[in-house]
Amino acid sequence: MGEGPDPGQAEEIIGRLLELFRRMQANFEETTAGLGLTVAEGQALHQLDTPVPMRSMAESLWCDASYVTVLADRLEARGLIMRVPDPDDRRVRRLALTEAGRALRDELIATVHATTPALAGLDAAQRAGLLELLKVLATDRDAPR
Amino acid sequence: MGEGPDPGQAEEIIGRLLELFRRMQANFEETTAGLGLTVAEGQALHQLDTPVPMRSMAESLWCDASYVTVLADRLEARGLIMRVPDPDDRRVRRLALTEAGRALRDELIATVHATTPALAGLDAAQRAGLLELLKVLATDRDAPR
DNA sequence: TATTGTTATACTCTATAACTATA
DNA sequence: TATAGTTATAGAGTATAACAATA
Repeated sequence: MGEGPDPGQAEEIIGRLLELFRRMQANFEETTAGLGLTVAEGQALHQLDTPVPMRSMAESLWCDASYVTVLADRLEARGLIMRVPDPDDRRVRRLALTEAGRALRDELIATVHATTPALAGLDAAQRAGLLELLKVLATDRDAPR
Repeated sequence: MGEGPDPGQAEEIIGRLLELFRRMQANFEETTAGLGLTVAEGQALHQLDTPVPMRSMAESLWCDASYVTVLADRLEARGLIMRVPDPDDRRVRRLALTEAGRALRDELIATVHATTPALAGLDAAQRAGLLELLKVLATDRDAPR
């Protein structure tokens, strides 16, 4: 009789993850709100180190493409991003930071780094271990609806 | 001159955590939808191992009391819970599972355990490592608004 | 024919404010 | 006066469907 997966362990992991994410969400919401952004706008900005096709953004955010249009409209209206054409495929539009957008992104990331509960209590080795786990979890991804 | 924390690594960790969070939310949404529940209804059901005053439920879910009324109305209409009076304080109503509600809660929990992205791709050793990290991260918590 | 992005629309979640009943 | 719960309402987030342009 081999031992199956430990249900008690799984339940504890899920419970702790849900609590951690609740804390992260609250923290991130507070940070973005302080910068005049919604959570989704903040996440989009975080993705934009380099220009990103809108379709890719939808996959990163696990949301519908039409919602990326909404987010892009708002960020563009505030002068934080621009829609730039893709040289290879004329259907594609990439989202790219403006100067102001870059500055706000830097501020966002600095604040998140300083306050996010998922990093505060970890030393270098633990951070490396966490990153390894997150890479494993990123592999088997279904497509967002 | 000691090396400070690695900003690039921290940025990657945060990005992956944010994405994982979105995926877990999407997965939980799919699971609850398959049972005819919204996310909040599923969370409420998860809380109801034993009867809970509506005010306490609002604190657990980090939401306004008026929304608990909405949730309770829907769950009660489906025969999953009942409002039971509190013997000590006639203002208080406790939410308690019915037989059907208990069955659905069991099914919900089993499905979440089987499908949540934070567990699906990990072997036993990785789960143990994740749990260790989560324990480190479980530090001081703020109270909900 | 399939895919990227947009528009218009509608639905769902959730909070705020005013109210009743009880403490 | 303060607290538990309810009602009505409004705002924000997000998806769906139909569409245009391009592949």
